[in-house]
Amino acid sequence: MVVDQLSETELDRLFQALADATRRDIVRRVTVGEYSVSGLATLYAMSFAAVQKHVAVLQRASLITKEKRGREQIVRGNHDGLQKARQLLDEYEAIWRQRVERIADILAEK
Amino acid sequence: MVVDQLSETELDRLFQALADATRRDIVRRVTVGEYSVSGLATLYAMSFAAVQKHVAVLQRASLITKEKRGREQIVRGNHDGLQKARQLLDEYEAIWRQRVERIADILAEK
DNA sequence: CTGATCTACAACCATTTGGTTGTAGGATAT
DNA sequence: ATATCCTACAACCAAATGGTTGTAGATCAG
Repeated sequence: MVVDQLSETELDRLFQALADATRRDIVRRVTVGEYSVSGLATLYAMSFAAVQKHVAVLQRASLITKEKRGREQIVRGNHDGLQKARQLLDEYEAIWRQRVERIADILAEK
Repeated sequence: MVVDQLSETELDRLFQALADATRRDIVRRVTVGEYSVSGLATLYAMSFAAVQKHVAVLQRASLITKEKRGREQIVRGNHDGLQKARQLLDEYEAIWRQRVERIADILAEK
């Protein structure tokens, strides 16, 4: 079952987005609750613009979505993005398991 | 169950390492079979040194291991690294699921 | 209307990344 | 012994990354 393939570029963006502690923290937080961009910005020891950039990176990677509400932008977690990253790693692991089993089989044939 | 936590820096390296198509391909290949560094180098349209760097990045991220055999370095997949990346994403997903269930509960209470 | 708040975006800077070529050393084959 | 193969590593370069400050447009409160 090949599930909804992501292009290599999309995978690049996905993993790149997850490769930063601040961004992983944002993902964690907006998965649990709702935050505006400025709400997030208060949490980290960096400028508003820097946080804004991190949010943009996460959005390009489809890990979060933004929705305008009044003068605020509400940031929410996007389940699909996460799931797809996990699925790829699952596939790698499945291949690994197959290999381990194949070796076990070969040993069993002795 | 919190399983064998990775530091933020280690997670940075892990996801950073996976954020490149060539490196993901190397992970896939060495998970299935065995390759020397030069064996890998023949597969890609780039210099030997470039592939060597990619392998180094994967090694720093604990996604592969190298073992000297004669004049060659044999590259092998490292299951642990993969598994840890997947576990983190699993945790994110678990949090997400809890949130969805909580919302469902709230709606059910109406 | 005015002032404060939230956001977007440009310009800039230092560091990292992903590639290159070149040099050198250890292992193998003839 | 010598030539070849595999690897390590340094130096270099262009582009991307992660941060900054500054400016400007919407929206909200008084």
